[in-house]
Amino acid sequence: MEMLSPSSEDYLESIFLLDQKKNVVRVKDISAAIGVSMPSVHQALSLLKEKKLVRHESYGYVELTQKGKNTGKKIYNRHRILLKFLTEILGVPRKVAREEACRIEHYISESTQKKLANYIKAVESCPHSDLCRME
Amino acid sequence: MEMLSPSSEDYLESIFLLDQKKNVVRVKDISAAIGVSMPSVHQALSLLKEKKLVRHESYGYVELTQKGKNTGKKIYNRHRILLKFLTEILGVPRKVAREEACRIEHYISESTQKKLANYIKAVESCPHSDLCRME
DNA sequence: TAATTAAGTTAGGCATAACTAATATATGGA
DNA sequence: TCCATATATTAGTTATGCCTAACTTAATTA
Repeated sequence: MEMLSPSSEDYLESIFLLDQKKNVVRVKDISAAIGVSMPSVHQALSLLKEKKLVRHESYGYVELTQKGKNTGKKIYNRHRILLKFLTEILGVPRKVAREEACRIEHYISESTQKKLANYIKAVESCPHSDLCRME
Repeated sequence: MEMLSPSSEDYLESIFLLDQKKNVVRVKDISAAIGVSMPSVHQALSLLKEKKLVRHESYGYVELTQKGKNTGKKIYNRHRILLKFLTEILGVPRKVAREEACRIEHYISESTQKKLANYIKAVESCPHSDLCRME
């Protein structure tokens, strides 16, 4: 399991999400989703290609390999857990929470992610959680 | 209130902590604390100097301005709150928690930081918190 | 089907933040 | 006091990740 830079993780996550929404994913879609230029996407894709996370022929569509799908899903899960924590437990407004989740998601370990997920589950099923929650 | 890069925040925080532990702070101390070369520290200091956060004459000690102290303290508080959450609420091992707090601390907003602090306080004073906590 | 437009690629440049090697300054011990 | 060593600085390099401008390919439509 090689390390991906925060930037690469963002690209992969974005491709993963686009792949679920659309039939085909293009450089332009990624560029629009992340808010960077097409050349930047292009450059990022060559990195992801090297790591066998995406397939991409010149002037063609962008496709995830199985490995890319797995990794993309993992990154997205991290995002979702953080988002859930920020919105549902801390009460951070959705928009802010999304932004912060995007930035933080690159920096938490798998084990901490699991602990956070378990914690959220526990709070959700705790009969007293409402009594003890502020905000 | 200008924006500091994650890297600049690390330097400032480190100087803030060294300043509390030692009489004087030197380039070498910062270098050792952060684990980068002295030229890197030097370069970082010139940025912090530009922003009026530190004073530093050639071959002299490094000193925080009042503004630097305030900002450094703010950054360190962010760190402490995250660390507390990770260790006391999630049960992340101290060593891992420290590392993760260092990385995450650059990416949470002041408002989220406050919400997190309040949440921790609420959990601490909640009589049922233990019942509902896992792990 | 040829021309226009949209999409993608290549080339080159800039900023940040790290590094090593070389040089300069300061300081403590002989 | 002078030299050796510790500390600091300067210069130059590297890697990442973004950008714009210019060019190429593909697709659409007149």
